[in-house]
Amino acid sequence: MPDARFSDTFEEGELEIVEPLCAVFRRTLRDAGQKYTPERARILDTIIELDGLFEADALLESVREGGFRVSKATVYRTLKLLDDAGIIERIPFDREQSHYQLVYGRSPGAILVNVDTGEIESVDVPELVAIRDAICAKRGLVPEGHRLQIFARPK
Amino acid sequence: MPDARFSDTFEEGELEIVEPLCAVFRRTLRDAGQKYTPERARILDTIIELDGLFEADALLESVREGGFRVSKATVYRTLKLLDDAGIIERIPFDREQSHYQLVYGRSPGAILVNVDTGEIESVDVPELVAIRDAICAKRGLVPEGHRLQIFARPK
DNA sequence: GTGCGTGCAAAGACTTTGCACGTAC
DNA sequence: GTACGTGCAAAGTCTTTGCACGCAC
Repeated sequence: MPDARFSDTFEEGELEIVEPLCAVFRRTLRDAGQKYTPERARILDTIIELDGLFEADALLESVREGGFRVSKATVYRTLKLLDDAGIIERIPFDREQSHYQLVYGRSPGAILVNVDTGEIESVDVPELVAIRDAICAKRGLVPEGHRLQIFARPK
Repeated sequence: MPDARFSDTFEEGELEIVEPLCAVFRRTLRDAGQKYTPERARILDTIIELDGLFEADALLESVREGGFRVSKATVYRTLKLLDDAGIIERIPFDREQSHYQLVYGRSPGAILVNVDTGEIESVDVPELVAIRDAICAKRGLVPEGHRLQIFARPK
Protein backbone atom coordinates (compact mmCIF):
# COMPACT_ATOMS: atom_id res chain seq x y z
CA MET A 1 0.00 0.00 0.00
CA PRO A 2 1.25 3.48 -0.84
CA ASP A 3 2.56 5.71 1.87
CA ALA A 4 0.20 8.63 1.83
CA ARG A 5 2.25 10.79 4.08
CA PHE A 6 4.20 12.35 1.29
CA SER A 7 1.69 12.35 -1.54
CA ASP A 8 -0.53 15.17 -2.65
CA THR A 9 -3.31 14.19 -4.95
CA PHE A 10 -5.28 17.36 -4.42
CA GLU A 11 -5.56 19.31 -7.63
CA GLU A 12 -8.20 21.83 -8.45
CA GLY A 13 -8.34 23.75 -11.67
CA GLU A 14 -10.09 26.65 -10.02
CA LEU A 15 -7.40 27.79 -7.72
CA GLU A 16 -3.80 27.17 -6.97
CA ILE A 17 -3.02 25.25 -3.85
CA VAL A 18 0.33 26.45 -2.65
CA GLU A 19 0.75 23.78 -0.02
CA PRO A 20 -0.17 20.11 -0.06
CA LEU A 21 -3.08 19.37 2.22
CA CYS A 22 -1.14 16.76 4.08
CA ALA A 23 1.43 19.40 4.96
CA VAL A 24 -1.29 21.65 6.31
CA PHE A 25 -2.62 18.81 8.43
CA ARG A 26 0.80 17.79 9.64
CA ARG A 27 1.63 21.34 10.68
CA THR A 28 -1.66 21.78 12.48
CA LEU A 29 -1.07 18.58 14.38
CA ARG A 30 2.49 19.46 15.30
CA ASP A 31 1.40 22.89 16.54
CA ALA A 32 -0.99 21.15 18.89
CA GLY A 33 1.62 18.65 20.04
CA GLN A 34 -0.11 15.85 18.19
CA LYS A 35 1.22 13.18 15.88
CA TYR A 36 0.96 12.52 12.19
CA THR A 37 0.23 8.82 12.13
CA PRO A 38 -0.18 6.51 9.13
CA GLU A 39 -3.88 6.21 9.95
CA ARG A 40 -4.38 9.97 9.81
CA ALA A 41 -2.38 10.30 6.60
CA ARG A 42 -4.28 7.50 4.95
CA ILE A 43 -7.63 8.95 5.97
CA LEU A 44 -6.82 12.37 4.55
CA ASP A 45 -5.56 10.81 1.35
CA THR A 46 -8.73 8.80 0.98
CA ILE A 47 -10.87 11.88 1.50
CA ILE A 48 -9.05 13.53 -1.38
CA GLU A 49 -9.64 10.47 -3.56
CA LEU A 50 -13.33 10.63 -2.72
CA ASP A 51 -13.41 14.11 -4.26
CA GLY A 52 -13.91 15.64 -0.89
CA LEU A 53 -17.61 14.86 -0.39
CA PHE A 54 -18.45 11.74 1.57
CA GLU A 55 -20.04 10.03 4.58
CA ALA A 56 -18.19 8.53 7.51
CA ASP A 57 -19.05 4.92 6.73
CA ALA A 58 -18.15 5.25 3.06
CA LEU A 59 -14.86 6.77 4.10
CA LEU A 60 -14.18 3.93 6.50
CA GLU A 61 -14.85 1.41 3.76
CA SER A 62 -12.58 3.19 1.29
CA VAL A 63 -9.83 3.57 3.83
CA ARG A 64 -9.93 -0.18 4.44
CA GLU A 65 -9.62 -1.01 0.75
CA GLY A 66 -6.40 -2.77 0.02
CA GLY A 67 -6.22 -4.25 3.49
CA PHE A 68 -5.46 -1.10 5.48
CA ARG A 69 -6.73 -1.69 9.01
CA VAL A 70 -8.42 1.20 10.84
CA SER A 71 -11.13 1.36 13.42
CA LYS A 72 -14.32 3.33 13.14
CA ALA A 73 -13.24 5.26 16.21
CA THR A 74 -10.06 6.46 14.54
CA VAL A 75 -11.97 7.62 11.51
CA TYR A 76 -14.37 9.65 13.63
CA ARG A 77 -11.53 11.03 15.71
CA THR A 78 -9.63 12.04 12.60
CA LEU A 79 -12.68 13.64 11.04
CA LYS A 80 -13.01 15.82 14.11
CA LEU A 81 -9.34 16.80 13.90
CA LEU A 82 -9.70 17.69 10.23
CA ASP A 83 -12.81 19.69 10.97
CA ASP A 84 -11.06 21.60 13.73
CA ALA A 85 -8.14 22.21 11.39
CA GLY A 86 -10.50 23.78 8.85
CA ILE A 87 -9.65 21.18 6.24
CA ILE A 88 -13.04 19.54 6.06
CA GLU A 89 -16.49 20.54 7.21
CA ARG A 90 -19.18 18.41 8.73
CA ILE A 91 -22.57 18.80 7.09
CA PRO A 92 -25.45 17.44 9.14
CA PHE A 93 -28.43 16.13 7.20
CA ASP A 94 -32.06 15.27 7.81
CA ARG A 95 -32.75 11.76 9.04
CA GLU A 96 -29.40 10.67 7.70
CA GLN A 97 -25.85 10.48 8.82
CA SER A 98 -23.68 13.54 8.42
CA HIS A 99 -21.77 14.22 5.27
CA TYR A 100 -18.33 15.75 5.19
CA GLN A 101 -16.76 18.04 2.66
CA LEU A 102 -13.25 19.14 1.85
CA VAL A 103 -13.20 22.92 2.22
CA TYR A 104 -9.60 23.99 2.67
CA GLY A 105 -8.56 26.43 -0.03
CA ARG A 106 -11.94 26.29 -1.69
CA SER A 107 -14.39 29.15 -1.86
CA PRO A 108 -17.39 28.61 0.40
CA GLY A 109 -20.23 27.15 -1.54
CA ALA A 110 -23.44 25.21 -1.37
CA ILE A 111 -24.53 21.62 -1.26
CA LEU A 112 -27.06 20.71 -3.93
CA VAL A 113 -29.19 17.75 -2.94
CA ASN A 114 -31.23 15.84 -5.47
CA VAL A 115 -34.17 14.80 -3.32
CA ASP A 116 -35.19 12.06 -5.72
CA THR A 117 -31.91 10.22 -5.93
CA GLY A 118 -30.21 11.44 -2.78
CA GLU A 119 -27.30 12.50 -4.96
CA ILE A 120 -25.24 15.35 -3.61
CA GLU A 121 -23.16 17.89 -5.44
CA SER A 122 -20.94 20.69 -4.26
CA VAL A 123 -21.55 24.09 -5.88
CA ASP A 124 -19.59 27.31 -5.74
CA VAL A 125 -21.64 30.34 -4.69
CA PRO A 126 -19.21 33.22 -4.20
CA GLU A 127 -21.94 35.84 -3.75
CA LEU A 128 -22.98 34.20 -0.49
CA VAL A 129 -20.03 35.77 1.26
CA ALA A 130 -21.33 39.28 0.65
CA ILE A 131 -24.84 38.35 1.81
CA ARG A 132 -23.48 36.73 4.93
CA ASP A 133 -21.17 39.60 5.74
CA ALA A 134 -23.96 42.15 5.36
CA ILE A 135 -26.21 40.23 7.75
CA CYS A 136 -23.44 39.94 10.32
CA ALA A 137 -22.32 43.54 9.96
CA LYS A 138 -25.82 44.82 10.65
CA ARG A 139 -25.71 43.01 13.99
CA GLY A 140 -22.12 43.78 14.91
CA LEU A 141 -21.06 40.16 14.44
CA VAL A 142 -17.98 38.74 12.82
CA PRO A 143 -18.79 36.01 10.30
CA GLU A 144 -17.14 32.66 10.97
CA GLY A 145 -18.60 30.69 8.11
CA HIS A 146 -21.79 29.60 6.46
CA ARG A 147 -23.45 26.65 4.88
CA LEU A 148 -26.13 26.50 2.21
CA GLN A 149 -28.12 23.44 1.29
CA ILE A 150 -30.35 23.46 -1.77
CA PHE A 151 -32.93 20.76 -2.33
CA ALA A 152 -34.16 20.07 -5.83
CA ARG A 153 -35.57 17.38 -8.08
CA PRO A 154 -35.26 16.62 -11.79
CA LYS A 155 -37.75 18.38 -14.04
CA MET B 1 -55.39 25.01 30.35
CA PRO B 2 -56.55 26.83 27.24
CA ASP B 3 -57.95 24.87 24.40
CA ALA B 4 -55.49 25.50 21.63
CA ARG B 5 -57.58 24.02 18.93
CA PHE B 6 -59.34 27.23 18.10
CA SER B 7 -56.75 29.83 18.93
CA ASP B 8 -54.37 31.54 16.57
CA THR B 9 -51.53 33.33 18.21
CA PHE B 10 -49.47 33.57 15.04
CA GLU B 11 -48.99 37.15 14.02
CA GLU B 12 -46.24 38.49 11.83
CA GLY B 13 -45.90 42.10 10.85
CA GLU B 14 -44.18 41.17 7.64
CA LEU B 15 -46.91 39.35 5.90
CA GLU B 16 -50.56 38.67 6.23
CA ILE B 17 -51.58 35.20 7.25
CA VAL B 18 -54.93 34.51 5.69
CA GLU B 19 -55.55 31.30 7.58
CA PRO B 20 -54.75 30.32 11.14
CA LEU B 21 -51.96 27.79 11.29
CA CYS B 22 -54.04 25.40 13.29
CA ALA B 23 -56.58 25.39 10.47
CA VAL B 24 -53.86 24.55 7.97
CA PHE B 25 -52.71 21.69 10.14
CA ARG B 26 -56.20 20.41 10.74
CA ARG B 27 -56.97 20.43 7.05
CA THR B 28 -53.73 18.65 6.18
CA LEU B 29 -54.52 15.97 8.73
CA ARG B 30 -58.06 15.50 7.58
CA ASP B 31 -56.95 15.20 3.96
CA ALA B 32 -54.71 12.34 5.04
CA GLY B 33 -57.44 10.68 7.10
CA GLN B 34 -55.71 11.63 10.32
CA LYS B 35 -57.01 13.18 13.49
CA TYR B 36 -56.61 16.55 15.11
CA THR B 37 -55.96 15.58 18.71
CA PRO B 38 -55.50 17.82 21.76
CA GLU B 39 -51.85 16.77 21.87
CA ARG B 40 -51.25 17.90 18.30
CA ALA B 41 -53.10 21.16 18.84
CA ARG B 42 -51.19 21.89 22.01
CA ILE B 43 -47.84 21.14 20.38
CA LEU B 44 -48.52 23.48 17.47
CA ASP B 45 -49.68 26.19 19.83
CA THR B 46 -46.55 25.84 21.90
CA ILE B 47 -44.36 26.07 18.81
CA ILE B 48 -46.00 29.37 17.99
CA GLU B 49 -45.39 30.61 21.53
CA LEU B 50 -41.74 29.66 21.20
CA ASP B 51 -41.51 32.07 18.26
CA GLY B 52 -41.11 29.21 15.88
CA LEU B 53 -37.46 28.33 16.57
CA PHE B 54 -36.79 25.57 19.05
CA GLU B 55 -35.37 22.14 19.87
CA ALA B 56 -37.37 19.00 20.50
CA ASP B 57 -36.60 18.74 24.21
CA ALA B 58 -37.32 22.41 24.87
CA LEU B 59 -40.61 21.98 23.08
CA LEU B 60 -41.47 18.94 25.14
CA GLU B 61 -40.74 20.84 28.32
CA SER B 62 -42.85 23.82 27.25
CA VAL B 63 -45.70 21.62 26.17
CA ARG B 64 -45.73 20.00 29.59
CA GLU B 65 -45.90 23.33 31.40
CA GLY B 66 -49.13 23.72 33.25
CA GLY B 67 -49.50 20.00 33.72
CA PHE B 68 -50.24 18.98 30.15
CA ARG B 69 -49.13 15.37 29.75
CA VAL B 70 -47.47 14.30 26.50
CA SER B 71 -44.86 11.73 25.68
CA LYS B 72 -41.61 12.37 23.89
CA ALA B 73 -42.78 9.99 21.19
CA THR B 74 -45.84 12.08 20.46
CA VAL B 75 -43.76 15.22 20.21
CA TYR B 76 -41.43 13.63 17.69
CA ARG B 77 -44.32 12.14 15.76
CA THR B 78 -46.06 15.49 15.62
CA LEU B 79 -42.89 17.28 14.54
CA LYS B 80 -42.64 14.90 11.62
CA LEU B 81 -46.26 15.55 10.69
CA LEU B 82 -45.73 19.30 10.84
CA ASP B 83 -42.61 18.98 8.75
CA ASP B 84 -44.42 16.93 6.14
CA ALA B 85 -47.21 19.49 6.14
CA GLY B 86 -44.70 22.24 5.36
CA ILE B 87 -45.51 24.09 8.57
CA ILE B 88 -42.16 23.64 10.24
CA GLU B 89 -38.74 22.63 9.02
CA ARG B 90 -36.18 20.47 10.67
CA ILE B 91 -32.70 21.96 10.82
CA PRO B 92 -29.95 19.49 11.64
CA PHE B 93 -26.96 20.87 13.51
CA ASP B 94 -23.38 19.89 14.30
CA ARG B 95 -22.86 17.74 17.34
CA GLU B 96 -26.21 18.86 18.66
CA GLN B 97 -29.78 17.89 18.42
CA SER B 98 -31.81 19.21 15.53
CA HIS B 99 -33.56 22.53 15.68
CA TYR B 100 -36.95 23.18 14.20
CA GLN B 101 -38.36 26.31 12.66
CA LEU B 102 -41.79 27.57 11.77
CA VAL B 103 -41.75 28.24 8.03
CA TYR B 104 -45.33 28.28 6.83
CA GLY B 105 -46.18 31.61 5.24
CA ARG B 106 -42.73 33.01 5.90
CA SER B 107 -40.19 33.81 3.23
CA PRO B 108 -37.32 31.35 3.20
CA GLY B 109 -34.47 32.70 5.21
CA ALA B 110 -31.35 31.87 7.12
CA ILE B 111 -30.38 30.72 10.55
CA LEU B 112 -27.83 32.95 12.25
CA VAL B 113 -25.85 31.08 14.88
CA ASN B 114 -23.82 32.92 17.48
CA VAL B 115 -21.00 30.44 17.97
CA ASP B 116 -20.01 31.96 21.32
CA THR B 117 -23.36 31.80 23.03
CA GLY B 118 -25.10 29.16 20.96
CA GLU B 119 -27.87 31.68 20.44
CA ILE B 120 -29.85 31.24 17.26
CA GLU B 121 -31.79 33.78 15.25
CA SER B 122 -33.92 33.50 12.18
CA VAL B 123 -33.12 35.98 9.38
CA ASP B 124 -34.96 36.80 6.19
CA VAL B 125 -32.83 36.54 3.05
CA PRO B 126 -35.16 36.97 0.08
CA GLU B 127 -32.34 37.12 -2.48
CA LEU B 128 -31.49 33.49 -1.76
CA VAL B 129 -34.40 32.35 -3.86
CA ALA B 130 -32.93 33.86 -7.02
CA ILE B 131 -29.51 32.35 -6.33
CA ARG B 132 -31.02 28.97 -5.68
CA ASP B 133 -33.23 29.07 -8.75
CA ALA B 134 -30.32 30.03 -11.00
CA ILE B 135 -28.25 27.11 -9.73
CA CYS B 136 -31.09 24.68 -10.26
CA ALA B 137 -32.04 26.05 -13.68
CA LYS B 138 -28.50 25.61 -14.95
CA ARG B 139 -28.81 21.89 -14.16
CA GLY B 140 -32.40 21.36 -15.26
CA LEU B 141 -33.60 20.86 -11.70
CA VAL B 142 -36.69 22.14 -9.96
CA PRO B 143 -35.91 23.79 -6.61
CA GLU B 144 -37.72 22.30 -3.64
CA GLY B 145 -36.25 24.46 -0.92
CA HIS B 146 -33.07 25.62 0.67
CA ARG B 147 -31.48 26.25 4.00
CA LEU B 148 -28.73 28.67 4.97
CA GLN B 149 -26.83 28.63 8.23
CA ILE B 150 -24.51 31.49 9.10
CA PHE B 151 -22.02 31.17 11.93
CA ALA B 152 -20.71 34.31 13.61
CA ARG B 153 -19.34 35.67 16.85
CA PRO B 154 -19.56 39.02 18.61
CA LYS B 155 -16.95 41.59 17.60
C1' DG C 1 -67.46 0.78 16.53
C1' DT C 2 -63.11 1.33 14.00
C1' DG C 3 -59.04 3.01 12.96
C1' DC C 4 -55.84 6.24 14.24
C1' DG C 5 -53.15 8.12 18.25
C1' DT C 6 -50.86 7.75 22.64
C1' DG C 7 -47.59 6.35 26.32
C1' DC C 8 -44.13 3.50 27.69
C1' DA C 9 -40.07 1.21 27.19
C1' DA C 10 -37.18 -0.86 24.18
C1' DA C 11 -34.72 -0.65 19.90
C1' DG C 12 -32.01 1.93 16.41
C1' DA C 13 -28.55 4.78 14.07
C1' DC C 14 -24.75 7.24 14.34
C1' DT C 15 -21.07 8.90 17.13
C1' DT C 16 -18.18 9.21 21.27
C1' DT C 17 -15.50 7.34 25.11
C1' DG C 18 -12.76 4.25 28.59
C1' DC C 19 -9.15 1.34 28.88
C1' DA C 20 -5.06 -1.39 27.87
C1' DC C 21 -1.74 -1.75 24.51
C1' DG C 22 1.22 0.25 20.78
C1' DT C 23 4.09 3.69 18.45
C1' DA C 24 5.74 8.47 16.61
C1' DC C 25 8.78 11.67 18.11
C1' DG D 1 11.20 6.94 27.15
C1' DT D 2 6.93 9.48 27.12
C1' DA D 3 3.10 11.29 25.63
C1' DC D 4 -0.21 10.66 22.30
C1' DG D 5 -2.87 7.35 19.27
C1' DT D 6 -5.26 3.06 18.33
C1' DG D 7 -8.65 -0.79 18.53
C1' DC D 8 -12.27 -2.78 20.74
C1' DA D 9 -16.43 -2.79 22.90
C1' DA D 10 -19.37 -0.40 25.67
C1' DA D 11 -21.82 3.80 26.53
C1' DG D 12 -24.21 8.03 24.84
C1' DT D 13 -27.51 10.96 22.39
C1' DC D 14 -31.14 11.90 19.94
C1' DT D 15 -34.88 9.78 17.53
C1' DT D 16 -37.93 6.02 16.07
C1' DT D 17 -40.77 1.91 16.77
C1' DG D 18 -43.74 -2.11 18.78
C1' DC D 19 -47.46 -2.99 21.44
C1' DA D 20 -51.55 -2.62 24.27
C1' DC D 21 -54.83 0.62 25.54
C1' DG D 22 -57.73 4.79 24.57
C1' DC D 23 -60.13 8.29 22.03
C1' DA D 24 -61.72 11.16 17.78
C1' DC D 25 -64.73 10.69 14.24
